[in-house]
Amino acid sequence: MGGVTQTRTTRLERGRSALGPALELVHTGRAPTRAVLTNQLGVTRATAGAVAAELQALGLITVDPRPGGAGGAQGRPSHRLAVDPEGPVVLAAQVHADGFRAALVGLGGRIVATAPGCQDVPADPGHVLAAVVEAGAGLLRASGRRCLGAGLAVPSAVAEPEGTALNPLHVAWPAGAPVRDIFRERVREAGILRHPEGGDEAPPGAAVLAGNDINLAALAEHRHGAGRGSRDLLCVATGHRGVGGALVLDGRLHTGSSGLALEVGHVAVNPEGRPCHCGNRGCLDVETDPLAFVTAAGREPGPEVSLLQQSRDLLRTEYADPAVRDAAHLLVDRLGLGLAGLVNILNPDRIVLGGLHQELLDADPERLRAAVAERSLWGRSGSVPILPSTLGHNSLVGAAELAWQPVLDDPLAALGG
Amino acid sequence: MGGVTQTRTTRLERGRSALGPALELVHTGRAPTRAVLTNQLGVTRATAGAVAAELQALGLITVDPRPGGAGGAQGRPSHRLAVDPEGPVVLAAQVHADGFRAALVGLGGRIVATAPGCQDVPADPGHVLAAVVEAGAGLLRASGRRCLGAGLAVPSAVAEPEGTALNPLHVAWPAGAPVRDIFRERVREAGILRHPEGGDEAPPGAAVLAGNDINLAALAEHRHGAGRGSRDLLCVATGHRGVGGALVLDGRLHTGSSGLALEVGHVAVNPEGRPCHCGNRGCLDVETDPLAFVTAAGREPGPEVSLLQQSRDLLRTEYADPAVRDAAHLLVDRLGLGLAGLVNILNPDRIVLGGLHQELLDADPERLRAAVAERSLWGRSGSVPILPSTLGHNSLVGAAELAWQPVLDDPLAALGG
DNA sequence: CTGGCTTTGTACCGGCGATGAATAAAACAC
DNA sequence: GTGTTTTATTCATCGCCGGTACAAAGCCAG
Repeated sequence: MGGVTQTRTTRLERGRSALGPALELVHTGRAPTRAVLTNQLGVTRATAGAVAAELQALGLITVDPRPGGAGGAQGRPSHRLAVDPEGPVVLAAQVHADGFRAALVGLGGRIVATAPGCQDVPADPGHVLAAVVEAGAGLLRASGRRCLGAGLAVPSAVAEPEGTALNPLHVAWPAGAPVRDIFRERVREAGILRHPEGGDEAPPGAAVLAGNDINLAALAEHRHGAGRGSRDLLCVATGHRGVGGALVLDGRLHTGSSGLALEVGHVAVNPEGRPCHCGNRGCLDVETDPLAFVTAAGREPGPEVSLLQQSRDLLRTEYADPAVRDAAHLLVDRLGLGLAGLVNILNPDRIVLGGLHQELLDADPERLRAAVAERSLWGRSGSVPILPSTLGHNSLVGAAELAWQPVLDDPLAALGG
Repeated sequence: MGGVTQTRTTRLERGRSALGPALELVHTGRAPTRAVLTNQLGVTRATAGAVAAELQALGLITVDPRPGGAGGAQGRPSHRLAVDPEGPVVLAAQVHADGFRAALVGLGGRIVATAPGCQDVPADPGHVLAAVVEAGAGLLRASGRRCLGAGLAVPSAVAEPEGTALNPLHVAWPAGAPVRDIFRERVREAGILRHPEGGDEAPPGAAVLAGNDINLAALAEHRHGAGRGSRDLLCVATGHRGVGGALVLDGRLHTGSSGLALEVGHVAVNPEGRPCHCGNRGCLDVETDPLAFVTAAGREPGPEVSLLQQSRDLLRTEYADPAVRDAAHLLVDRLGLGLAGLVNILNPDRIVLGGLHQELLDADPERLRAAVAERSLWGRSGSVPILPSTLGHNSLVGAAELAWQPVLDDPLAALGG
């Protein structure tokens, strides 16, 4: 009678102390020393030092007392903080039109090991994901690393919170396949997340998640690539067919209320354009993808899985051909119109382009920037930096980011068990 | 010698304890009792009780021991938590095509006093803002309340962080007028923020800010109106001319990297439409505003400042006229197309419409919902709730929210001085 | 080479807010 | 009335963080 302690509160589990933010700063390379960590966190040196010591004790970062490079500094040299290259990893997996890929990725976005596994993708997601996870398990056995989570990138919008692939592109999966749960089940079966020493089950905080490949590429570019430091990053990219987009706000992926945001393919850019399966005509999706480019250049389109490569080759080796150049100009203008519309709606502080769009930007940066500036309402928008993506395998690194997130949010909970 | 204390850290000033979140919960009506406050904050009852006591001591909320209404409850009845109706206020000001308005607004979005001040808006923003502030100062003298900040709503995009009005609509201001600084200067001159007892200067934390009227209306709808509880709220509304939009993410206004986001007026909805000043044709801006409606209904448009009222009258009293109904259908379909495009990009969990769009929704809710569902890619998006706004003077309330924000973030700092 | 100067890393204490348990209070059910 | 349930309040305690002092490690001037 009396003390019923407390009705269970819906605890927010806000990450204990500044451990998480500190790890994120080191993870993204924004805190090379304890001193800047102190400034970035807004805490005292004492606290920053304690936090760094704890992260080191957890085996996540290293502290190198060697004076760090920039010799011109006054005062006592800083010790170098870095991600521990021998630390734990996560499993990153990607399924795309050409096959699949698995990798182990450490903190800092460093790819530790990869297994290509290029094969045709069968119609049953269960088989592919089993194969991917098996490849990852092999990598893990070979490396002896501890694995803290797993992330999967798929060429489809992923509905949240269900984790289902709504419109798998060019992999013959059924729409609505529960890829997240299938992936999770395969990972559980493989026992990847089991703590190596203790024979325990998977740690409770470990994440096994799935996301759209372009969303994840954007996340990777934000953390480790051309989007570093952006607070409001828009990414637009093509695969072989279609156009995808992603938005990273304040360091977090903006997936909308149900994971379906940034379906940017259906912004209208050409009133007389080709009909699109969405019902309109002249959508970004059908006007600026590799098929549109190859066609506009008057070439015979090859097989679908090679359209991106064919477009690349055209741009890089036959740009002197007027037909190719005109086609590039046409696509650049239409892409510029689409991006301008997105700028008017989202007002990003940076735009990063991937796939064919990246190639088009490289081919004629000024034309694209001018097109965006001209069609976006504000003169200021003309100064939105438009950059090519800088990471290879960025979807893979992004899938790893997904799996790292719980660790970055609360390292103690994710490791301590 | 020796201890140099600490190099000045860029302190994050994260709000002391859970005081701010607690006040926000009471402010938005989501915490009617200490018990739900406990749950919402995820703290213990002890903490929630202490926090409530402190807010009461600060004169911001009241605690009413009277058992609160819902008689069916088990156990000891809760005390009612409410915003203190005698508490401090902020000055809210709005300038629009028809004139200006000033009001005192308390916590909870309650308008305490208003001064209409309907007159023509002179071309010099300094004069209007002086008049608005003078009206507000009169209200303050009459009420004897303490004023904690001031917010201004203007019919223009406001660039951040400059606080300049980039495209004032239908008030003859120069583009780029520094309205925020002018407003701030007038408020300072009027001595509104001076603490009544102490003859001190304005408290350092007090906010004097300006924002776009539709953005602020969206903020008000989110906190106190049809957008309550939404995590991803899209608002679209018309004035007399043109279309504006706003997005509220996780309770914060998303203004983009430089305050220019959600310029939704230039989404294309009619390839053969009227030319728009943006260079395209058939933009939402010129296809779904009151002028477009009056014209489509075959009526002679009246003076610009009465177009919205003229449209309202047509819809409400002459909807039986086939010309009016057809015009409404046409605009609904185009609005639906535009909203569908925004849904594909933003994936909101709710849409709130204002101005003429609200009237169009009221006139034929099912047609608009169907149009959005049909044109947005995902079946799920068809279930996006589309609601009319529920607040009168919502821009004014939103301007007040702007001024309340520092108090909600850290009540102690904002009041204690 | 020696003694300031500057910046970085560490030890210690104290404050403050939150937790957790126990107790009191106020209704409803029987 | 008595027991049950839910809510409010008091109190001891814990842990994170801030502030201070001090030690360490390189430049620079003489």
